[in-house]
Amino acid sequence: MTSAVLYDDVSSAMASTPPRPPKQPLHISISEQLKDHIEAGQYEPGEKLPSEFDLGGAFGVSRTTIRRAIANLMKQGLVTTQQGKGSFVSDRHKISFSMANPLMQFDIALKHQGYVGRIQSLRFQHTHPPIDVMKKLELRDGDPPVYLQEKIIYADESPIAIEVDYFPDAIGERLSEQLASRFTYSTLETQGIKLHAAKVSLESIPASYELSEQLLVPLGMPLLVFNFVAYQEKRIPVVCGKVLSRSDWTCYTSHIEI
Amino acid sequence: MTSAVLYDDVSSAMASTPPRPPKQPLHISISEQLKDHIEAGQYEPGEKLPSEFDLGGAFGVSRTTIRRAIANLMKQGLVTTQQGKGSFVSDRHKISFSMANPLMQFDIALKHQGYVGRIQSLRFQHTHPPIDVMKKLELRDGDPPVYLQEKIIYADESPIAIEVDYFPDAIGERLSEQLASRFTYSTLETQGIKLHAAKVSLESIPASYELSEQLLVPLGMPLLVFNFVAYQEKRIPVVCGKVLSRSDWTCYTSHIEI
DNA sequence: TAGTGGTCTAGACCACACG
DNA sequence: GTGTGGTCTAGACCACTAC
Repeated sequence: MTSAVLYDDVSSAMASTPPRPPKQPLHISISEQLKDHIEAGQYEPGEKLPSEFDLGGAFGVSRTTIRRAIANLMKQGLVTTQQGKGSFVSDRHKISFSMANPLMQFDIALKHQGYVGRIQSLRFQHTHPPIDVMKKLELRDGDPPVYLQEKIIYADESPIAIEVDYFPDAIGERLSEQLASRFTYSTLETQGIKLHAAKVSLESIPASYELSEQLLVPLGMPLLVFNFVAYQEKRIPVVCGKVLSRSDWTCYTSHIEI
Repeated sequence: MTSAVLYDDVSSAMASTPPRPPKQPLHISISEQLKDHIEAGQYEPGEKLPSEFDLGGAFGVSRTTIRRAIANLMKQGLVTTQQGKGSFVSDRHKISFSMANPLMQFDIALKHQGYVGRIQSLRFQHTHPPIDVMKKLELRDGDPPVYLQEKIIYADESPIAIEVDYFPDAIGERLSEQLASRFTYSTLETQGIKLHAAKVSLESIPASYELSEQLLVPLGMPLLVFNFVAYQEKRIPVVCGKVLSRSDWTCYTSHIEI
């Protein structure tokens, strides 16, 4: 009884939204109301929401249900939470990368858009690649192993992407020193390796637990996956790999002539 | 005590994975163990997991914690749940679309990959567009309103994408009949409108509540967003809009010559 | 009818941030 | 220490599926 009255009071006090169909679960109804408030600008980007305890009181529901509503908003990228501090409305504008320059002058694009780009090498190994990489680099069973490099790309101290590259033996050998600290494209450039063509694809996946820890995002947050194989002249593969980037920070653009 | 013993017993019985660092929350530890089992093929795609009750017993935790672990797997797109039936390991391979044909012969790509493509019109309106659309179509304040069309794209009865298109007044008028039932590209083609260039961008967003209901995905599931402006000769904008597609069904590919 | 997942409650304890 | 979010429990009731 009391809670029903409270709920009605609050819902009219908090929002002038029309009542939603009652078939919706409570946590959805609440997260949608909060979403409306956020999008109406009643909470500014960066602003703190009321505490879970207070929201529970305001909506007349248990803290568990409020937590679920806030989890809904997190899944949609609308809020973030910080233990001991509170829940905050998300902000942020996207950095765009051109698909036309594959292997991509990430560093240049970052600088142009006002960020300091930096990479941190996670692994650099001489190993036997999985079959799909063998195929992309056009290698045969007897060929020597490839160089694998894995690194994190930072924009202003925020990790925004993980890049995994595979280089054929001959090329990786020449680059091993530079690859550890420089962006892939600029490394190739200083070695006089010019790219002539590329096959690329873009998809999106939810962050696994491991990726969510490396990129500091919630489990399941969308990541953009940029897959590429780059060729030098005569269609010789130079490098293949993928860039997994935070979708809240990045997008890819292209101009097409038909 | 008891639960700790049970947990150890089960974890050695269920998995031979090395013990994970104890700082991890229980629900993460459990979902990661289940993930390992799934990826090791101990549960086939489509196979049913044990019930939440049984898993709770097996791991020695409450049903709530098991539900949270399963929610983690859902966020990662690894399992789906069906009320009254159970939890099932996900399957599925992706349909790829070429970025080179913007506005894109979705229907042709679908047919080539063995699916029956179909669209369902949600809206067709003559309205005043938001400013970003005005800009993309190069319209001025005094210009007549545009045609807005919104539709769902199906592959074999599964909704895989939502397309939102804006057409300039002159063009929308000619197309209104066909647009309701046909794919955009094929409609333009039959009207003799040839596309000469396009600006496109790709990003990814988590599904909002509304989108999650339209595309039958869980809240927050990654969606690919393909934004486009297409031009006919003389750089005249013909249409702009976006395609929001299920990332578990779709990816975009392109060949690039540098 | 029995089994399953979906929602919600009430309450406990922990870990972190801030004054 | 107080307040905040993070984790976990035990148990209730509902809605859907299958037999």
